[in-house]
Amino acid sequence: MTDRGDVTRQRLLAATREVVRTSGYSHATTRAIARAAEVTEATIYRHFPDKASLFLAAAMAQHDGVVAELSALPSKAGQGEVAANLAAALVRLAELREDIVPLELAFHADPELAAARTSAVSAAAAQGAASGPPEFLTAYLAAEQGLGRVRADIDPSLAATTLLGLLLALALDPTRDRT
Amino acid sequence: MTDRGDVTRQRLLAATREVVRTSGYSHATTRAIARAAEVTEATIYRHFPDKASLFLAAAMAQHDGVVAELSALPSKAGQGEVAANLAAALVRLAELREDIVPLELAFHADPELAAARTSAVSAAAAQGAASGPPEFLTAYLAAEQGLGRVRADIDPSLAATTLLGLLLALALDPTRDRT
Amino acid sequence: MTDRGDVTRQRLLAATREVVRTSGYSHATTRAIARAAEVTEATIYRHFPDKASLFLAAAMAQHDGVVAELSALPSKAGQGEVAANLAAALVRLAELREDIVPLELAFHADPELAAARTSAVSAAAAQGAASGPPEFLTAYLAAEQGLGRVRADIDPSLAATTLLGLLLALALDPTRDRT
Amino acid sequence: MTDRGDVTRQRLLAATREVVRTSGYSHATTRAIARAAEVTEATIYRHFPDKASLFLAAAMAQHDGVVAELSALPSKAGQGEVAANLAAALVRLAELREDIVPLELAFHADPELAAARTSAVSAAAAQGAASGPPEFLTAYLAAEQGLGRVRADIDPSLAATTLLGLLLALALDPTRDRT
DNA sequence: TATGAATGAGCATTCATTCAT
DNA sequence: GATGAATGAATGCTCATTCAT
Repeated sequence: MTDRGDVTRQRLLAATREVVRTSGYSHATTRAIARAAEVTEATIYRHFPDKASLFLAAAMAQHDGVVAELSALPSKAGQGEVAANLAAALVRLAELREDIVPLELAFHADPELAAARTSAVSAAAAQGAASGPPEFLTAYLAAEQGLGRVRADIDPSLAATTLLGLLLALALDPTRDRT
Repeated sequence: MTDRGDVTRQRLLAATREVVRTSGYSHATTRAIARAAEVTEATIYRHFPDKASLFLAAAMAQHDGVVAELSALPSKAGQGEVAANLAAALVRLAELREDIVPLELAFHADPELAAARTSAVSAAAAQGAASGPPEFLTAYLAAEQGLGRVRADIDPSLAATTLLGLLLALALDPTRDRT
Repeated sequence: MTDRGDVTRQRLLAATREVVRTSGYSHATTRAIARAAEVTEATIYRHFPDKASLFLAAAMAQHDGVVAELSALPSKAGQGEVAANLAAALVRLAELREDIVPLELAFHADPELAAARTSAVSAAAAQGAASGPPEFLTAYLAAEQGLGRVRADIDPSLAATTLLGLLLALALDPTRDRT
Repeated sequence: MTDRGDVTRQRLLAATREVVRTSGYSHATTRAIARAAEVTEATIYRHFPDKASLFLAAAMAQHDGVVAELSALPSKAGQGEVAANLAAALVRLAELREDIVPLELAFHADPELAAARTSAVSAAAAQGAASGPPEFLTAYLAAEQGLGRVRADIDPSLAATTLLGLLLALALDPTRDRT
C-alpha cells in the first residue's frame, strides 16, 4: 500500500461512517459512499472485496477508537470520584456513539453484514483478546468494588450493561430523532 | 373493508413482521413480504399507499399489543411486590421485543420510514394520548413512589428509561446474535 | 401466462437471436436484447430467471425449428434420389444455421450457458427422446443403406457428422466473415 | 525487446490461451489473463496496445505452430500411404485444435476481435503468403491426385474443408463437452 | 520494465410502484 | 379484491484502459 492508497482507504472509511450517519443504512449505497469519498465506485473494490468488508472495516475502526478512549478507565480505579469517572467515560462514549450507533444498527438490518462481523469477530477472538466497552466498564467497576468504593452487592457486569443500555436507549429514542 | 380484505391486510402485517424478524430489513422487500403473505406485490398497494405505510402499520400493530400488555401495570401499584411486578412486566416485554426490535431498527435504517412515523406520531399526539412502554413504566414507578414502596430519590422517568435500555442492550448484544 | 405475456416472451426470444446474430455474443447484453425487444430489462426477468435461461430458451426454440424441418427426412428414404434428398436437407439446414451458429457458439464462449444447457439437456434426455440433426441424418442414411441406395461400407453416424461438420466449417470460415 | 520483456510477452500469450481454453472467452478478462501470467493488468498494455491485439497475437502464435506442423505435408506426397499420411496430420491437428478452437471461437463471439483479425489478415495477404491448414491439406491432396493415388473425381479443396469440418464438428459436439 | 491506484462506462439483477384486466 | 405484466431507477460489482511512479 502506497501513501496515496492508504489515504484513499481512510477516506472511504470516513465516507462510510458519514453517509450511514447522515442518510441511514438504506441510503448508504456504494454510489453514495464513493461520492462522499470523492472517488469512483470501482475504487471501493480496489480496497475492499465487497460492501460488507467496507462496512466491517469502518465499524472496526470506530471500535478501535472507542477502545482507545476506554482502555485507560480501569487504571483510574481509586483516583478521583467514582461517579465523576463514570460520568466522564459515559459522556465521551455518548459523543462517540453518535457515530457508532448508526453503523452498529446497519449490522442488525443486514444479515450479510452480521455474518461478516460474526466471522471476523470469532477470528479475532481466536487470536487474542478483543475487548470492548462492556469489558472495560466491568473491569473498572470491579476494581472500584475491590477498593470498597462501589457497593458490594452489585454485579459489575450487569451494571456495565445497564449503563451502556441507558446510552443506547437515549440514542435510539425516537422523540429525539433528527432524521 | 370486507372480511376477505381485512384478512389479507392482517396477513400482510404479519408477513412484514415475520420477514423483518427472520431476514433483516435489507431483505424485507415488497416481493419477499408479498410472498410470505401469499399474495402478489400489487395487493400490497391495494391496502397501503406505499411501503412506508405498511411498515408503519406493522409497527403500530406491534405497539398496540405491547400497550395492551402494559397499560394494566400502573393500576397494580400497591399490589404484590414491586420487584415482582417489574420483573413480570420486563419479562413480558422482553418476549415481545424479539418481534419489535427488528421492526424498530428498520425505522432507524431508513429515513423514509422514520419520517412517516414522525408525522404519524405527531398527528396522534395532537389528537390525544399515544403512550408507550416508557410512559407506563414511569407511571407505575411514580405511583409506587407515592406509596412509599420505591425510594424517593429516584427519578421515575430515568429509571424507566434505564430498565428499557437494559432490555435493548441485551437484545442487540452481538455475542448473542443468531443471524 | 396471458396473451400479452406470451407475445412478450416470444419477442424476447427473437430479440436474443437477432442480437447474437448481428452483434456477437460479447455484445448480447440484457440491455441490448431488451432494447431490441422494445421492453425494459426488468421485463426479461419477469419471463426468465436469469440471462442463461433466456439464452437456453432461445437456443431450444431454434433447435425445435430445425427438428421440425428434419424429422421428416428419415421417412423419405426410398423416395426421389439420395443425393437430392441430402442436398435439400443440407441447404435448408445451412439457411437455418445462419441463425443457429452464433447462438450455438455463445454456449462455447460462456461456461455458465454451457452448464445451463448441460443440465437442461440431461433433464430432457431423462424424460424422453431429444433428437437433433445428427440423429435424423444418421437415421435417414441408415434407412437408405438398408434399401441398398447407400454404400454398405459407410458408417451412417460418421457420415452424418461429416456432413454437418462441413456445414459448420463453411459457416465459420473467416474468409467469408461478414462481422 | 530485452530478454525479460520477451519472456513476459510469451507468458501473456500462453496465459491468454490457457484462460480461454479453461474458462471460456466470457471469463477471459484482462484481470484473469494477468493473474494467470503472474503480472499486473497494466503490464499487458506495455506489450499490446489493447485486448484485441493480445488475442490476435495469441491466435497467430497458435496458427504458426499449426503451420509448422502441416507445412511438411505436401512434400510427403508419394511417400507412405495416403490414408496414413492424412490420419497422422489430422490426429496432430486434433491435438492442437483443443487449444485452437476456443481461441478461434472468441473471434466469433466478439466483433472487435473479428475486425482486428480481418484487418491483420488482409494486411498479411497483401504482403504475401499466409497459408493455413486448408491450403496445406488441399495442396497435399492435389499432389497425390497428380500421382494417381487419390481419386480423380474429388475436389481437393472441398475434401480438405470436409476433413477439417469433421474435426470441428467433433470438437464442438456438446455431448462430449467438459465445461 | 513493471506496478499500484484510479477511472468511466457498463454489466446482470432487483427495487418499489403502476395499471389494465 | 386481486392479479400478471410492465417499468424507470437504482444496486452491487466488473470491465478494459490510463497514468504517475
